Amino acid sequence: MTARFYVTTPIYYVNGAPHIGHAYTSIAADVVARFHRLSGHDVFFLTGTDEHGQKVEQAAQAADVAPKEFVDAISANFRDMADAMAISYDDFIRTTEPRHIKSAQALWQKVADSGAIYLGAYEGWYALRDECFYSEDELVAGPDGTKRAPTGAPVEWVKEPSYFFRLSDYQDKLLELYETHPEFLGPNSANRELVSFVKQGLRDLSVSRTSFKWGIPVPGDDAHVMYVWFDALANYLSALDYPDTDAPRAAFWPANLHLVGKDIARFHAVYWPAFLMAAGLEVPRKVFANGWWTVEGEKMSKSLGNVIDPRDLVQEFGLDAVRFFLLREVPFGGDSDLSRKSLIMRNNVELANDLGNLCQRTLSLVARNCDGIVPERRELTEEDSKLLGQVAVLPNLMASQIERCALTDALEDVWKVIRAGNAYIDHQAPWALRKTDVERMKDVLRVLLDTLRGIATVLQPFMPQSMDRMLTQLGVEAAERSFAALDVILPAGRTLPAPQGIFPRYVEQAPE
RNA sequence: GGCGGCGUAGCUCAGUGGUAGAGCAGGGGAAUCAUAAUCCCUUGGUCGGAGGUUCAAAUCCUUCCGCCGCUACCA
Repeated sequence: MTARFYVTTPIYYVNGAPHIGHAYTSIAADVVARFHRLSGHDVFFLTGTDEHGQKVEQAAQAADVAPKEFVDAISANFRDMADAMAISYDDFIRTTEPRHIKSAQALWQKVADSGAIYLGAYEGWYALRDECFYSEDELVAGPDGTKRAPTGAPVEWVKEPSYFFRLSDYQDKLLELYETHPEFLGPNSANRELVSFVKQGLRDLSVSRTSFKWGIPVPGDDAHVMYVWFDALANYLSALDYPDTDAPRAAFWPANLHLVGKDIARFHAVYWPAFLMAAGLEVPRKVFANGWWTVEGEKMSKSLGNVIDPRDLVQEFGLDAVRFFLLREVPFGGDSDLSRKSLIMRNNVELANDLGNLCQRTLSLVARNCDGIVPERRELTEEDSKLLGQVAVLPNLMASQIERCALTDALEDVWKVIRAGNAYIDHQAPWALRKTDVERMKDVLRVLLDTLRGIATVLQPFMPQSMDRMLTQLGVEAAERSFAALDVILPAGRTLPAPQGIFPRYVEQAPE
Protein backbone atom coordinates (compact mmCIF):
# COMPACT_ATOMS: atom_id res chain seq x y z
CA MET A 1 0.00 0.00 0.00
CA THR A 2 1.23 3.46 -0.82
CA ALA A 3 1.98 5.52 2.25
CA ARG A 4 -0.30 8.52 2.69
CA PHE A 5 1.01 11.84 3.90
CA TYR A 6 -1.18 14.77 4.92
CA VAL A 7 0.58 18.08 5.57
CA THR A 8 -0.97 21.47 6.27
CA THR A 9 -0.08 25.11 6.63
CA PRO A 10 -2.14 27.24 8.97
CA ILE A 11 -5.08 28.92 7.35
CA TYR A 12 -4.03 32.53 7.26
CA TYR A 13 -6.14 35.21 8.83
CA VAL A 14 -7.37 37.71 6.28
CA ASN A 15 -6.80 40.87 8.26
CA GLY A 16 -3.90 42.06 6.14
CA ALA A 17 -1.66 41.31 3.21
CA PRO A 18 0.55 38.24 3.15
CA HIS A 19 4.13 38.79 4.26
CA ILE A 20 7.35 36.85 4.44
CA GLY A 21 6.28 34.97 7.55
CA HIS A 22 3.28 33.47 5.78
CA ALA A 23 5.44 32.54 2.82
CA TYR A 24 7.99 30.93 5.11
CA THR A 25 5.58 28.47 6.71
CA SER A 26 4.04 27.69 3.35
CA ILE A 27 7.39 27.08 1.67
CA ALA A 28 8.47 24.76 4.46
CA ALA A 29 5.24 22.80 4.13
CA ASP A 30 5.71 22.76 0.37
CA VAL A 31 9.19 21.28 0.68
CA VAL A 32 7.86 18.53 2.93
CA ALA A 33 4.98 17.84 0.55
CA ARG A 34 7.19 17.73 -2.53
CA PHE A 35 9.74 15.54 -0.76
CA HIS A 36 7.10 12.97 0.09
CA ARG A 37 5.75 13.00 -3.45
CA LEU A 38 9.23 12.27 -4.79
CA SER A 39 9.42 9.44 -2.27
CA GLY A 40 6.39 7.96 -3.98
CA HIS A 41 3.92 8.73 -1.21
CA ASP A 42 0.32 9.70 -1.71
CA VAL A 43 0.37 13.31 -0.53
CA PHE A 44 -2.40 15.71 0.38
CA PHE A 45 -1.17 19.25 1.00
CA LEU A 46 -3.64 21.80 2.33
CA THR A 47 -3.48 25.56 2.76
CA GLY A 48 -6.12 28.26 2.88
CA THR A 49 -7.55 31.28 4.62
CA ASP A 50 -9.36 31.93 7.90
CA GLU A 51 -12.07 34.50 7.26
CA HIS A 52 -14.39 34.88 10.21
CA GLY A 53 -14.32 36.93 13.38
CA GLN A 54 -14.95 40.33 14.72
CA LYS A 55 -11.80 41.90 13.36
CA VAL A 56 -12.76 41.00 9.82
CA GLU A 57 -16.29 42.18 10.39
CA GLN A 58 -15.01 45.53 11.60
CA ALA A 59 -12.38 45.89 8.91
CA ALA A 60 -15.00 45.26 6.24
CA GLN A 61 -17.26 47.81 7.83
CA ALA A 62 -14.45 50.33 7.93
CA ALA A 63 -13.79 49.69 4.24
CA ASP A 64 -17.52 50.04 3.61
CA VAL A 65 -17.85 46.68 1.88
CA ALA A 66 -19.74 43.52 2.75
CA PRO A 67 -17.66 41.04 4.78
CA LYS A 68 -17.80 38.45 2.04
CA GLU A 69 -16.58 40.89 -0.56
CA PHE A 70 -13.81 41.96 1.79
CA VAL A 71 -12.55 38.45 2.49
CA ASP A 72 -12.82 37.41 -1.15
CA ALA A 73 -10.24 40.02 -2.09
CA ILE A 74 -7.78 39.22 0.68
CA SER A 75 -8.14 35.48 0.31
CA ALA A 76 -7.38 35.87 -3.38
CA ASN A 77 -4.27 37.80 -2.44
CA PHE A 78 -3.06 34.96 -0.22
CA ARG A 79 -3.76 32.49 -2.95
CA ASP A 80 -1.82 34.60 -5.40
CA MET A 81 1.11 34.68 -2.99
CA ALA A 82 1.03 30.89 -2.66
CA ASP A 83 1.04 30.53 -6.43
CA ALA A 84 3.86 33.04 -6.79
CA MET A 85 5.94 31.02 -4.32
CA ALA A 86 5.21 27.78 -6.20
CA ILE A 87 3.35 26.30 -3.24
CA SER A 88 2.08 22.97 -4.57
CA TYR A 89 -1.08 22.81 -2.48
CA ASP A 90 -3.65 20.19 -3.42
CA ASP A 91 -6.50 22.22 -2.00
CA PHE A 92 -7.05 25.76 -0.78
CA ILE A 93 -9.75 25.91 1.85
CA ARG A 94 -11.66 29.00 2.94
CA THR A 95 -13.63 29.03 6.16
CA THR A 96 -16.46 30.88 4.44
CA GLU A 97 -17.07 27.99 2.07
CA PRO A 98 -20.22 25.92 2.60
CA ARG A 99 -18.17 22.72 2.84
CA HIS A 100 -16.23 24.13 5.77
CA ILE A 101 -19.29 25.49 7.54
CA LYS A 102 -20.96 22.13 7.23
CA SER A 103 -17.91 20.30 8.55
CA ALA A 104 -17.26 22.65 11.44
CA GLN A 105 -20.87 22.32 12.54
CA ALA A 106 -20.65 18.55 12.30
CA LEU A 107 -17.54 18.56 14.43
CA TRP A 108 -19.22 20.81 16.99
CA GLN A 109 -22.23 18.53 17.09
CA LYS A 110 -20.04 15.50 17.60
CA VAL A 111 -18.16 17.14 20.44
CA ALA A 112 -21.39 18.43 21.98
CA ASP A 113 -22.91 14.96 21.78
CA SER A 114 -20.02 13.65 23.81
CA GLY A 115 -20.94 16.08 26.57
CA ALA A 116 -17.84 18.23 26.27
CA ILE A 117 -19.69 21.46 25.54
CA TYR A 118 -21.93 23.36 27.95
CA LEU A 119 -23.59 26.76 28.07
CA GLY A 120 -22.06 29.25 30.49
CA ALA A 121 -21.10 32.89 30.50
CA TYR A 122 -18.00 34.61 29.30
CA GLU A 123 -17.03 37.47 31.58
CA GLY A 124 -14.65 40.29 30.93
CA TRP A 125 -14.00 43.97 30.45
CA TYR A 126 -16.04 45.11 27.50
CA ALA A 127 -15.82 48.41 25.67
CA LEU A 128 -19.12 49.17 24.02
CA ARG A 129 -17.53 51.78 21.76
CA ASP A 130 -14.96 49.28 20.43
CA GLU A 131 -17.39 46.36 20.60
CA CYS A 132 -14.54 44.39 22.01
CA PHE A 133 -13.35 42.58 25.14
CA TYR A 134 -10.07 43.52 26.75
CA SER A 135 -8.01 41.57 29.24
CA GLU A 136 -7.18 43.06 32.62
CA ASP A 137 -3.56 43.85 31.75
CA GLU A 138 -4.51 45.65 28.56
CA LEU A 139 -6.49 48.24 30.47
CA VAL A 140 -5.11 51.65 31.22
CA ALA A 141 -6.17 54.25 33.75
CA GLY A 142 -8.24 57.08 32.32
CA PRO A 143 -7.86 60.74 33.34
CA ASP A 144 -10.42 60.32 36.11
CA GLY A 145 -8.81 57.15 37.36
CA THR A 146 -11.38 54.78 35.87
CA LYS A 147 -10.34 51.81 33.83
CA ARG A 148 -10.17 52.44 30.11
CA ALA A 149 -9.50 50.39 27.02
CA PRO A 150 -6.17 51.01 25.29
CA THR A 151 -8.21 52.99 22.77
CA GLY A 152 -9.44 55.23 25.58
CA ALA A 153 -12.96 53.84 25.46
CA PRO A 154 -14.71 53.26 28.77
CA VAL A 155 -15.08 49.62 29.76
CA GLU A 156 -17.50 47.74 31.91
CA TRP A 157 -17.51 44.26 33.38
CA VAL A 158 -20.08 42.27 31.46
CA LYS A 159 -21.22 38.73 31.15
CA GLU A 160 -21.99 37.29 27.75
CA PRO A 161 -23.56 33.90 27.34
CA SER A 162 -21.08 31.52 25.80
CA TYR A 163 -20.61 27.86 25.14
CA PHE A 164 -17.62 26.32 26.83
CA PHE A 165 -15.49 23.36 25.93
CA ARG A 166 -14.46 21.17 28.87
CA LEU A 167 -10.76 21.60 28.27
CA SER A 168 -10.06 20.98 31.93
CA ASP A 169 -11.12 17.36 31.47
CA TYR A 170 -8.30 16.78 29.02
CA GLN A 171 -5.27 17.81 31.02
CA ASP A 172 -4.18 14.28 31.88
CA LYS A 173 -4.89 12.90 28.44
CA LEU A 174 -2.87 15.68 26.85
CA LEU A 175 0.06 15.18 29.19
CA GLU A 176 -0.05 11.50 28.38
CA LEU A 177 0.02 12.34 24.68
CA TYR A 178 3.11 14.53 25.10
CA GLU A 179 4.82 11.93 27.19
CA THR A 180 4.19 8.96 24.95
CA HIS A 181 4.81 10.97 21.77
CA PRO A 182 7.69 13.34 22.43
CA GLU A 183 7.81 14.08 18.71
CA PHE A 184 4.22 15.35 18.74
CA LEU A 185 5.25 18.97 19.12
CA GLY A 186 8.48 20.42 17.83
CA PRO A 187 10.90 21.98 18.20
CA ASN A 188 11.87 20.84 21.68
CA SER A 189 11.80 24.31 23.18
CA ALA A 190 8.15 24.68 22.19
CA ASN A 191 7.41 21.24 23.58
CA ARG A 192 8.82 22.03 27.01
CA GLU A 193 6.94 25.30 27.22
CA LEU A 194 3.76 23.56 26.32
CA VAL A 195 4.09 20.80 28.85
CA SER A 196 4.72 23.28 31.62
CA PHE A 197 1.74 25.31 30.42
CA VAL A 198 -0.58 22.34 30.57
CA LYS A 199 0.80 21.27 33.94
CA GLN A 200 -0.21 24.63 35.35
CA GLY A 201 -3.77 23.48 34.87
CA LEU A 202 -6.30 24.05 32.13
CA ARG A 203 -9.47 26.10 32.31
CA ASP A 204 -12.49 25.49 30.18
CA LEU A 205 -12.45 27.30 26.89
CA SER A 206 -15.05 29.75 25.65
CA VAL A 207 -15.91 28.59 22.15
CA SER A 208 -18.78 30.81 21.07
CA ARG A 209 -19.74 34.48 20.92
CA THR A 210 -22.95 36.43 20.68
CA SER A 211 -21.26 39.82 20.28
CA PHE A 212 -20.74 39.54 16.55
CA LYS A 213 -22.35 37.73 13.65
CA TRP A 214 -19.56 37.08 11.14
CA GLY A 215 -18.99 33.45 11.92
CA ILE A 216 -20.40 29.97 11.78
CA PRO A 217 -23.71 29.57 13.64
CA VAL A 218 -23.59 27.15 16.52
CA PRO A 219 -25.77 24.13 15.70
CA GLY A 220 -29.09 24.49 17.46
CA ASP A 221 -28.45 28.00 18.76
CA ASP A 222 -28.36 30.70 16.10
CA ALA A 223 -27.70 33.39 18.67
CA HIS A 224 -24.11 32.15 18.87
CA VAL A 225 -21.33 31.91 16.35
CA MET A 226 -18.31 29.70 16.90
CA TYR A 227 -15.38 31.51 18.36
CA VAL A 228 -12.12 31.37 16.49
CA TRP A 229 -10.42 28.07 17.26
CA PHE A 230 -13.36 25.79 16.87
CA ASP A 231 -14.03 27.30 13.49
CA ALA A 232 -10.45 27.63 12.29
CA LEU A 233 -8.95 24.33 13.40
CA ALA A 234 -11.81 22.41 11.86
CA ASN A 235 -10.45 23.33 8.43
CA TYR A 236 -8.03 20.43 8.59
CA LEU A 237 -11.01 18.10 8.67
CA SER A 238 -13.37 19.96 6.40
CA ALA A 239 -10.93 19.72 3.51
CA LEU A 240 -11.20 15.95 3.92
CA ASP A 241 -14.98 16.18 3.60
CA TYR A 242 -15.57 15.41 7.28
CA PRO A 243 -17.88 13.93 8.53
CA ASP A 244 -18.21 11.83 5.38
CA THR A 245 -15.91 8.98 6.33
CA ASP A 246 -16.49 7.31 2.97
CA ALA A 247 -15.05 10.28 1.08
CA PRO A 248 -11.85 9.44 -0.78
CA ARG A 249 -9.94 12.03 1.20
CA ALA A 250 -11.10 10.77 4.58
CA ALA A 251 -8.27 8.24 4.60
CA PHE A 252 -5.75 11.05 4.97
CA TRP A 253 -6.73 11.56 8.59
CA PRO A 254 -4.92 11.83 10.94
CA ALA A 255 -2.71 14.56 9.55
CA ASN A 256 0.97 13.71 9.55
CA LEU A 257 2.15 17.27 10.04
CA HIS A 258 0.63 20.62 10.93
CA LEU A 259 3.22 23.31 10.28
CA VAL A 260 2.42 26.48 12.21
CA GLY A 261 3.94 29.76 13.35
CA LYS A 262 5.10 29.65 16.94
CA ASP A 263 2.34 32.05 18.02
CA ILE A 264 -0.32 29.45 17.35
CA ALA A 265 1.55 26.35 18.45
CA ARG A 266 -0.46 26.06 21.62
CA PHE A 267 -3.79 26.10 19.87
CA HIS A 268 -2.65 23.27 17.65
CA ALA A 269 -1.00 21.25 20.37
CA VAL A 270 -3.52 21.73 23.19
CA TYR A 271 -6.97 22.75 21.99
CA TRP A 272 -6.92 20.82 18.76
CA PRO A 273 -6.02 17.38 20.14
CA ALA A 274 -8.52 17.96 22.95
CA PHE A 275 -11.31 18.75 20.47
CA LEU A 276 -10.38 15.68 18.47
CA MET A 277 -10.32 13.43 21.52
CA ALA A 278 -13.78 14.70 22.44
CA ALA A 279 -14.98 13.94 18.92
CA GLY A 280 -13.49 10.47 19.05
CA LEU A 281 -11.02 11.21 16.28
CA GLU A 282 -7.33 10.49 16.06
CA VAL A 283 -4.95 13.33 16.88
CA PRO A 284 -2.38 14.56 14.34
CA ARG A 285 1.00 12.86 14.32
CA LYS A 286 3.02 16.02 14.61
CA VAL A 287 2.78 19.77 15.07
CA PHE A 288 5.87 21.82 14.30
CA ALA A 289 6.25 25.51 15.09
CA ASN A 290 8.54 27.77 13.10
CA GLY A 291 10.04 31.04 14.33
CA TRP A 292 9.77 34.66 13.29
CA TRP A 293 11.68 36.66 10.75
CA THR A 294 13.20 39.98 11.54
CA VAL A 295 14.24 42.28 8.72
CA GLU A 296 17.72 43.81 8.83
CA GLY A 297 17.73 43.06 12.53
CA GLU A 298 14.42 44.73 13.27
CA LYS A 299 11.03 43.31 14.00
CA MET A 300 8.66 43.45 11.06
CA SER A 301 5.89 45.91 11.68
CA LYS A 302 3.53 48.12 9.81
CA SER A 303 4.64 51.18 11.73
CA LEU A 304 8.28 50.64 10.77
CA GLY A 305 7.15 50.11 7.20
CA ASN A 306 9.51 47.16 6.81
CA VAL A 307 6.95 44.47 6.15
CA ILE A 308 8.26 42.36 3.30
CA ASP A 309 5.99 41.01 0.61
CA PRO A 310 7.70 37.83 -0.53
CA ARG A 311 6.64 38.57 -4.08
CA ASP A 312 8.85 41.66 -4.11
CA LEU A 313 11.85 39.57 -3.14
CA VAL A 314 11.05 37.04 -5.84
CA GLN A 315 10.85 39.82 -8.37
CA GLU A 316 14.34 40.95 -7.55
CA PHE A 317 16.20 37.74 -6.70
CA GLY A 318 14.18 34.95 -8.27
CA LEU A 319 11.89 32.46 -6.62
CA ASP A 320 14.34 29.69 -5.85
CA ALA A 321 16.97 31.99 -4.38
CA VAL A 322 14.32 33.23 -1.94
CA ARG A 323 13.01 29.76 -1.11
CA PHE A 324 16.54 28.54 -0.60
CA PHE A 325 17.52 31.45 1.60
CA LEU A 326 14.53 31.13 3.89
CA LEU A 327 15.19 27.47 4.59
CA ARG A 328 18.97 27.61 4.59
CA GLU A 329 19.77 30.63 6.67
CA VAL A 330 18.94 29.51 10.19
CA PRO A 331 17.92 26.19 11.75
CA PHE A 332 14.26 25.64 11.01
CA GLY A 333 12.29 26.24 14.19
CA GLY A 334 14.31 29.21 15.43
CA ASP A 335 13.96 32.91 14.74
CA SER A 336 15.91 34.33 11.84
CA ASP A 337 16.96 37.59 10.29
CA LEU A 338 16.44 38.51 6.68
CA SER A 339 18.94 40.98 5.33
CA ARG A 340 19.85 41.98 1.81
CA LYS A 341 23.44 41.19 2.48
CA SER A 342 22.88 37.68 3.76
CA LEU A 343 20.40 36.90 1.00
CA ILE A 344 22.87 37.98 -1.66
CA MET A 345 25.67 36.11 0.10
CA ARG A 346 23.74 32.83 0.17
CA ASN A 347 22.74 33.24 -3.44
CA ASN A 348 26.24 34.01 -4.68
CA VAL A 349 28.28 31.65 -2.54
CA GLU A 350 26.13 28.57 -2.29
CA LEU A 351 23.91 28.71 -5.36
CA ALA A 352 26.05 30.45 -7.96
CA ASN A 353 29.58 29.49 -6.86
CA ASP A 354 29.13 26.07 -5.27
CA LEU A 355 26.25 24.45 -7.12
CA GLY A 356 25.67 26.52 -10.26
CA ASN A 357 29.30 26.66 -11.16
CA LEU A 358 29.89 22.95 -10.53
CA CYS A 359 27.10 22.20 -12.94
CA GLN A 360 28.28 24.72 -15.48
CA ARG A 361 31.92 23.58 -15.53
CA THR A 362 30.89 19.94 -15.82
CA LEU A 363 28.41 20.53 -18.61
CA SER A 364 30.74 22.72 -20.61
CA LEU A 365 33.47 20.09 -20.40
CA VAL A 366 31.00 17.52 -21.69
CA ALA A 367 29.83 19.88 -24.42
CA ARG A 368 33.34 20.65 -25.55
CA ASN A 369 35.05 17.30 -25.16
CA CYS A 370 32.30 14.73 -25.58
CA ASP A 371 30.23 16.49 -28.26
CA GLY A 372 27.62 17.05 -25.59
CA ILE A 373 26.90 13.32 -25.40
CA VAL A 374 26.51 11.48 -22.10
CA PRO A 375 29.47 9.06 -21.78
CA GLU A 376 29.23 5.44 -20.65
CA ARG A 377 29.29 4.56 -16.97
CA ARG A 378 32.23 2.15 -16.70
CA GLU A 379 34.57 0.88 -14.03
CA LEU A 380 34.78 3.15 -11.00
CA THR A 381 37.87 4.15 -9.08
CA GLU A 382 37.84 4.44 -5.33
CA GLU A 383 37.35 8.21 -5.57
CA ASP A 384 34.47 7.75 -8.02
CA SER A 385 32.71 5.29 -5.74
CA LYS A 386 33.21 7.47 -2.72
CA LEU A 387 31.55 10.47 -4.31
CA LEU A 388 28.71 8.45 -5.83
CA GLY A 389 28.22 6.76 -2.48
CA GLN A 390 27.73 10.11 -0.80
CA VAL A 391 25.09 10.94 -3.39
CA ALA A 392 23.33 7.60 -3.09
CA VAL A 393 22.61 7.98 0.62
CA LEU A 394 21.10 11.46 0.27
CA PRO A 395 17.44 10.48 -0.19
CA ASN A 396 17.39 8.39 2.97
CA LEU A 397 19.55 10.77 4.92
CA MET A 398 17.33 13.71 4.01
CA ALA A 399 14.17 11.73 4.67
CA SER A 400 15.17 11.29 8.28
CA GLN A 401 16.03 14.99 8.57
CA ILE A 402 12.72 16.01 7.03
CA GLU A 403 10.88 13.59 9.28
CA ARG A 404 11.97 15.72 12.20
CA CYS A 405 11.51 18.99 10.29
CA ALA A 406 15.25 19.65 10.19
CA LEU A 407 15.01 21.28 6.77
CA THR A 408 18.20 23.29 7.23
CA ASP A 409 20.15 20.18 8.17
CA ALA A 410 18.82 18.41 5.11
CA LEU A 411 20.22 21.19 2.94
CA GLU A 412 23.53 21.05 4.77
CA ASP A 413 23.77 17.35 3.92
CA VAL A 414 23.38 18.18 0.24
CA TRP A 415 25.94 20.95 0.39
CA LYS A 416 28.52 18.60 1.85
CA VAL A 417 28.16 16.54 -1.31
CA ILE A 418 28.31 19.61 -3.55
CA ARG A 419 31.56 20.65 -1.89
CA ALA A 420 32.84 17.12 -2.33
CA GLY A 421 31.91 17.37 -6.01
CA ASN A 422 33.96 20.52 -6.43
CA ALA A 423 36.90 18.88 -4.68
CA TYR A 424 36.51 15.84 -6.92
CA ILE A 425 36.55 17.76 -10.16
CA ASP A 426 39.64 19.68 -9.07
CA HIS A 427 41.49 16.57 -8.00
CA GLN A 428 40.56 14.58 -11.09
CA ALA A 429 41.19 17.60 -13.36
CA PRO A 430 39.36 16.34 -16.44
CA TRP A 431 40.71 19.34 -18.37
CA ALA A 432 44.20 17.87 -17.91
CA LEU A 433 43.06 14.31 -18.66
CA ARG A 434 41.83 15.57 -21.99
CA LYS A 435 45.45 15.64 -23.12
CA THR A 436 46.68 12.50 -21.37
CA ASP A 437 43.82 10.02 -20.97
CA VAL A 438 40.61 10.79 -22.83
CA GLU A 439 38.86 7.62 -21.65
CA ARG A 440 39.45 8.47 -18.00
CA MET A 441 38.29 12.00 -18.67
CA LYS A 442 34.99 10.62 -19.93
CA ASP A 443 34.66 8.41 -16.85
CA VAL A 444 35.20 11.40 -14.59
CA LEU A 445 32.64 13.51 -16.43
CA ARG A 446 30.15 10.68 -16.28
CA VAL A 447 30.62 10.42 -12.51
CA LEU A 448 30.05 14.15 -12.26
CA LEU A 449 26.90 14.00 -14.38
CA ASP A 450 25.52 11.25 -12.18
CA THR A 451 26.46 13.18 -9.06
CA LEU A 452 24.71 16.30 -10.31
CA ARG A 453 21.67 14.32 -11.25
CA GLY A 454 21.40 12.97 -7.72
CA ILE A 455 21.90 16.39 -6.20
CA ALA A 456 19.39 18.05 -8.50
CA THR A 457 16.87 15.29 -7.81
CA VAL A 458 16.96 15.68 -4.05
CA LEU A 459 16.92 19.48 -4.27
CA GLN A 460 13.72 19.57 -6.33
CA PRO A 461 11.51 20.07 -3.27
CA PHE A 462 13.50 23.13 -2.24
CA MET A 463 14.05 24.73 -5.65
CA PRO A 464 11.56 23.22 -8.07
CA GLN A 465 12.07 25.61 -10.97
CA SER A 466 15.88 25.68 -11.05
CA MET A 467 16.19 21.96 -10.51
CA ASP A 468 13.76 21.35 -13.34
CA ARG A 469 16.10 23.30 -15.60
CA MET A 470 19.17 21.57 -14.23
CA LEU A 471 17.74 18.10 -14.71
CA THR A 472 16.77 19.00 -18.25
CA GLN A 473 20.31 20.15 -18.95
CA LEU A 474 21.57 16.88 -17.49
CA GLY A 475 19.39 14.94 -19.93
CA VAL A 476 17.07 13.57 -17.25
CA GLU A 477 13.54 12.94 -18.53
CA ALA A 478 10.48 13.93 -16.52
CA ALA A 479 9.79 10.30 -15.62
CA GLU A 480 13.33 9.85 -14.27
CA ARG A 481 13.19 12.43 -11.50
CA SER A 482 11.79 10.54 -8.52
CA PHE A 483 13.99 9.09 -5.78
CA ALA A 484 13.16 5.60 -6.97
CA ALA A 485 14.35 6.50 -10.47
CA LEU A 486 17.84 7.15 -9.09
CA ASP A 487 18.30 3.39 -8.84
CA VAL A 488 18.49 3.23 -12.62
CA ILE A 489 21.45 5.00 -14.15
CA LEU A 490 20.86 7.08 -17.24
CA PRO A 491 21.64 5.38 -20.54
CA ALA A 492 24.76 6.69 -22.27
CA GLY A 493 24.51 8.41 -25.63
CA ARG A 494 21.94 11.07 -24.87
CA THR A 495 22.74 14.43 -26.39
CA LEU A 496 22.63 17.25 -23.87
CA PRO A 497 21.41 20.74 -24.66
CA ALA A 498 23.92 23.58 -24.69
CA PRO A 499 24.71 24.45 -21.05
CA GLN A 500 23.17 27.59 -19.63
CA GLY A 501 23.80 29.12 -16.22
CA ILE A 502 21.17 28.20 -13.64
CA PHE A 503 22.05 30.55 -10.78
CA PRO A 504 23.42 33.92 -11.87
CA ARG A 505 25.57 35.83 -9.42
CA TYR A 506 23.81 38.84 -8.00
CA VAL A 507 25.76 42.06 -8.31
CA GLU A 508 24.51 44.84 -6.06
CA GLN A 509 23.90 48.06 -7.96
CA ALA A 510 26.13 50.93 -6.91
CA PRO A 511 24.22 52.90 -4.27
CA GLU A 512 24.78 56.29 -5.89
C1' G B 1 6.99 36.32 40.60
C1' G B 2 6.68 31.03 38.36
C1' C B 3 8.45 27.72 34.43
C1' G B 4 11.90 27.21 30.41
C1' G B 5 15.75 28.40 26.82
C1' C B 6 20.23 30.64 25.33
C1' G B 7 25.40 32.61 26.24
C1' U B 8 31.37 27.95 22.13
C1' A B 9 36.67 31.18 16.88
C1' G B 10 35.60 38.26 14.05
C1' C B 11 30.21 36.52 12.24
C1' U B 12 26.18 32.50 12.04
C1' C B 13 25.99 28.16 14.56
C1' A B 14 27.06 22.35 15.53
C1' G B 15 28.86 19.63 19.44
C1' U B 16 25.23 16.42 26.39
C1' G B 17 31.59 12.98 30.11
C1' G B 18 37.21 11.19 27.27
C1' U B 19 42.90 15.20 23.95
C1' A B 20 37.76 21.98 21.19
C1' G B 21 34.29 21.67 15.35
C1' A B 22 31.75 23.51 10.44
C1' G B 23 30.46 27.40 7.06
C1' C B 24 31.55 32.47 6.15
C1' A B 25 35.34 36.27 7.07
C1' G B 26 41.23 36.75 7.55
C1' G B 27 46.37 34.78 5.82
C1' G B 28 49.45 31.66 2.35
C1' G B 29 49.67 28.49 -1.91
C1' A B 30 47.79 25.62 -6.41
C1' A B 31 45.05 25.30 -10.70
C1' U B 32 42.89 27.84 -15.04
C1' C B 33 37.52 23.35 -17.14
C1' A B 34 33.91 27.07 -15.16
C1' U B 35 29.23 32.17 -13.55
C1' A B 36 37.24 35.40 -11.22
C1' A B 37 33.92 30.61 -9.70
C1' U B 38 37.17 26.19 -7.52
C1' C B 39 40.82 23.28 -4.68
C1' C B 40 44.75 22.67 -0.77
C1' C B 41 47.04 24.49 3.67
C1' U B 42 46.51 27.93 7.61
C1' U B 43 45.67 32.10 11.77
C1' G B 44 42.02 32.24 15.49
C1' G B 45 38.45 30.09 21.28
C1' U B 46 41.13 29.78 29.34
C1' C B 47 33.46 26.77 25.34
C1' G B 48 29.55 33.97 29.95
C1' G B 49 31.94 34.34 35.56
C1' A B 50 32.81 31.53 40.13
C1' G B 51 32.53 27.04 42.86
C1' G B 52 31.57 21.66 43.05
C1' U B 53 31.08 16.15 41.43
C1' U B 54 34.55 12.92 38.53
C1' C B 55 40.52 9.56 36.84
C1' A B 56 38.27 12.97 33.10
C1' A B 57 33.24 18.57 32.03
C1' A B 58 31.63 22.94 26.78
C1' U B 59 28.94 18.48 28.23
C1' C B 60 26.45 16.75 35.23
C1' C B 61 25.32 19.87 40.02
C1' U B 62 25.18 24.85 42.70
C1' U B 63 25.43 29.99 42.31
C1' C B 64 26.09 34.73 39.87
C1' C B 65 25.83 37.93 35.36
C1' G B 66 23.60 39.02 30.53
C1' C B 67 19.85 38.15 26.64
C1' C B 68 15.23 35.78 25.25
C1' G B 69 10.59 32.88 25.37
C1' C B 70 6.03 31.06 27.77
C1' U B 71 2.69 32.40 31.84
C1' A B 72 -4.96 30.85 27.81
C1' C B 73 -9.46 32.95 24.65
C1' C B 74 -4.26 36.66 21.19
C1' A B 75 -5.13 34.46 14.37
